[in-house]
Amino acid sequence: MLDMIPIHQMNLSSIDLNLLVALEALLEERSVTRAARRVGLSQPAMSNALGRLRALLDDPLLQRRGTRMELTEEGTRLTPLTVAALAGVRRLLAPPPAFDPASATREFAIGLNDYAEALVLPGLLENIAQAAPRVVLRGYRVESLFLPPEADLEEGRFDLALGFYGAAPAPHRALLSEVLWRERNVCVAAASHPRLRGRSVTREAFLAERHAAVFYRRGGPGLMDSILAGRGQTRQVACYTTHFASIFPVIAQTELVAAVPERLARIHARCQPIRLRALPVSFPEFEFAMVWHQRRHGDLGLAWLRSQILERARSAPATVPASK
DNA sequence: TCTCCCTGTGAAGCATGCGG
DNA sequence: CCGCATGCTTCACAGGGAGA
Repeated sequence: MLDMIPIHQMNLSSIDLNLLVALEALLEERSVTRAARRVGLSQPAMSNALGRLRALLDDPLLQRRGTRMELTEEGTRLTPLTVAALAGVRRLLAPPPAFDPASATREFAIGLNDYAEALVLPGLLENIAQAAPRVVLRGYRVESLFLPPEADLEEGRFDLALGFYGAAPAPHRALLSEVLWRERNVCVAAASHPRLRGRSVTREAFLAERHAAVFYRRGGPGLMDSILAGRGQTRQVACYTTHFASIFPVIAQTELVAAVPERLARIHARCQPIRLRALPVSFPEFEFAMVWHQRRHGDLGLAWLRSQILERARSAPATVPASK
């Protein structure tokens, strides 16, 4: 029985939570009758609960003084602790508070690359400025274009990550994802490039040029080089940059060419003297997706942020036809 | 299905204070 | 001092859930 078990050795699974509710009522009402009325028990039932609590806690808790019941020293000590503990339980069991964008003051940590920054942030920030003026987005650079930052999502450093992660990152079962759009690479070169003048470029001409490429990892061949090598082809890369953003001025001011995501190239073509052409080598399309940890799926604030990203993605013009 | 245990209810008993 | 009111405890019994 519980009354034989020292409190510090107590197994919580053997304790009826309702007993704590009775304890709270008894300590606050200082009357078995009023406590019973408050909790919805009969007076003898509450008296019985008090008896069990006395045995459990090894203290009378309430002592009769004439017509009144007075708290013992232990009862006085337990009152705020019991109230606080039950408040915690009530918070635990209460439905999560709704997320109100208009009044929310919250910061979202997003892992992303500069492709995602350029394509997602402007429209998303426009939405946030109108609907959630006190919400802050904090972007963190990710280490890979194609592998979601699982550890950062798992350990809560990122609320969300954006990248070419595809629909269902198979090795990352704890992650959930939603594809925002499909993306393909195009060939970009300076508008004044001396050798690339027509509306299209042949594979031979493309491979004969010197290239600039974005490379996130350190060392080893890039994805394009690996694919070309698999077909017995090569290209000469003169420059690897660490960001997509820096490759466009390089292309505009040199005779280098590059294979870059079409959506990003179209944005930069508005302000850089560069020209887009269809990529003359077969290269896979990528699914640009947002990824989050399944543990955070019930986070209403995060769900709101995802809905805003999805809304902007759906309303963005589709510049890339569906893959064949 | 049966048994045991826990917890609830109702009734009775007991303790205490108050007023006549 | 006695009767009454109030409130707590104890007892008997019933109902429900868990385990064999």
